[in-house]
Amino acid sequence: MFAEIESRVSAALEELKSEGALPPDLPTHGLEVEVPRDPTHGDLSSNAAMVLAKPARMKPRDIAEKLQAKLSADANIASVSVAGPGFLNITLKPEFWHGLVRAIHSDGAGYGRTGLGKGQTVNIEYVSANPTGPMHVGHCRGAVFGDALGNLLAFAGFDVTREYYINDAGGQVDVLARSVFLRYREALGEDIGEIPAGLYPGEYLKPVGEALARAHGRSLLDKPEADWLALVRTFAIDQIMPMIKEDLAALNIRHDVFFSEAALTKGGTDKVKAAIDALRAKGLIYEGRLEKPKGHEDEEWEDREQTLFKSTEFGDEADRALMKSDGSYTYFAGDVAYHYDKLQRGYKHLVNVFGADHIGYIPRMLAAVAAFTDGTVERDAKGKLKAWQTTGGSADVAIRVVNLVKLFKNGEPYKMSKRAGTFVTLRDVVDEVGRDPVRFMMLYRKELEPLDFDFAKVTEQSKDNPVFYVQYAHARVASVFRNAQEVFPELSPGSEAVRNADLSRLTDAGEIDLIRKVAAFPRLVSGAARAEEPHRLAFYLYELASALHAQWSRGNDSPHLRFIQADDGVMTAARLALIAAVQQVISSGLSVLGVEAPESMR
RNA sequence: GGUCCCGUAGCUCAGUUGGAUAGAGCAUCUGCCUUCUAAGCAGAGGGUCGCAGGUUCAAAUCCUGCCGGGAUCGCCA
Repeated sequence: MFAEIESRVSAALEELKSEGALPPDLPTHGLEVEVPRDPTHGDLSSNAAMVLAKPARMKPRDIAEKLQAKLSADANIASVSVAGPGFLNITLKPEFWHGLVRAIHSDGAGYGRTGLGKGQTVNIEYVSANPTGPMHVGHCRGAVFGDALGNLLAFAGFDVTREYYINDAGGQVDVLARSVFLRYREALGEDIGEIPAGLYPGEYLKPVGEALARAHGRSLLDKPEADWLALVRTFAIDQIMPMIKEDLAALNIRHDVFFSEAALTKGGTDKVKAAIDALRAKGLIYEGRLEKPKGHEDEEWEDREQTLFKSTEFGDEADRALMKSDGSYTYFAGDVAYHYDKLQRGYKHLVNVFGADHIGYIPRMLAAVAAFTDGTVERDAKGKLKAWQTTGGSADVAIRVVNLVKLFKNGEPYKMSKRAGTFVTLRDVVDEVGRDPVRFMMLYRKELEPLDFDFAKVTEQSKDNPVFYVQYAHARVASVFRNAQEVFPELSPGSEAVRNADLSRLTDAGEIDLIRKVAAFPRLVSGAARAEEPHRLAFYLYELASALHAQWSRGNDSPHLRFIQADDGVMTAARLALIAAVQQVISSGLSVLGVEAPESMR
């Protein structure tokens, strides 16, 4: 729709140039055709005249008037006016809008799929929680965000792979193994007393210990830790990952690939070493010392020479360690190798979803990817990071940060503690509140904004969640169809009678407004996908639902505006075609957000 | 102290990447259910867009400097 009118505007400019009304070499970039905020400014408006005024050395209004004359002749344009400092306000003919409804019907679920991504491969990594226990509320946001972003990019035409990086190699999984071993002894009848500090006390490890007992009997009991640690570690992770996957499934979240950190150095291969060697070949690895960090005391600081990655080459504030003092790899080293692997798998674009507590980790991650891809990390003159992404390389990475979820209970800040048993699991929340409300709530906010999550409030007042408002709009359309068919049996959803309705009957301002809103959908999808901001879609759906509810309600005061006109099948068909288009957009939008679009709210 | 985020209505937040008179929900107030689902609709009040400069036809949006809140700061993950 926009493309059509935009090209008409630039065609008009070219005509003016060739007629000598404008300088022939006038640059025409920076022109925009957009939907004005205020509907009294027409359906579309353009800033063309104001942008061109200076280079053309003409008054904006003079240019605007010339354009106005050209555009008024267009078949789709009803009128053009010049307003304010030189805005060109375009009002389209009703026929244009009617054609758009028909286009939505013929595109069906494909309406809004913009093809922006052109099939380009994207790898999006999200959740990546430690496999040491069930997911808690804090994990929800990144999980839902990543999942919805994946859907959005796929809808916009990218070839998306969703990935979970299992942190199964660090010290925390040893702690897990020891905790499970304790539960194993318990399962075999031993009184283990209180769980010692430093181990995971959660009840969820009991069945894991019991399973271990079933699998190995008493055979591990008397062995030293060195003999059972690796075995129990693997066993525990194999037990816990299904728990995590189940938690994710409860939120309708899935991944295509689960990538194990431990597997990087398993079975004779050492992908971490390979990645480090690749960096070494670029001269970015050296043995050296780091300065003690300022600002806070660290008793355990020990000055030593170590293997370092020159992330300062890419503007990071310090070089980063790759080996721990015990000779094992740091978490960062593993992550570098993991990203090297993703790049080798051929992805052109990587997306990482981080929590705000990992913000300090961003510069080194960007540095690593920029190093591998010969890309750059753009910074301004003062060395300030311009964006959380690399540019210009053979591939790039963008890091999306979701802010923390602050927990409250009845308005009071709520501290989660595994030990005190005040641990709120993801499953608790989903069971209490429901999958759709949780998802929508997490997405109905810009991801970088902190999110207050009052557990009690959300449970009690889940009906206030905007998700129901949007779903209700979808259900309402279904309901209108059910009622309409009692009078006009042929007007079923998707029927020929609806698809071929005489849309010229749609003349009410509210009806045209609804079409305007659904017309904005493809552009909104592109914008949200480009910015990687799924929340825009959530807000858009809310507005669209609002417009539908408003139109429905006008029928209360003005019966002739009701969708169903029992004595006028032609009008009813036209209006059903309209609201079916609205329903289609809501359905597509909700499916991108991973929220169900119900046929009924009862 | 360094780095990074955030300051928009009483509260929680949008603001189409620089557009016209800054929007929505909640809360407060006023109306609307014998009428296609009231999980809804219509309306009212409520603003120095943290402050001060700058850039230009145009700034909540970009730049600079302050002020306030938060996150984070060698080998944890």
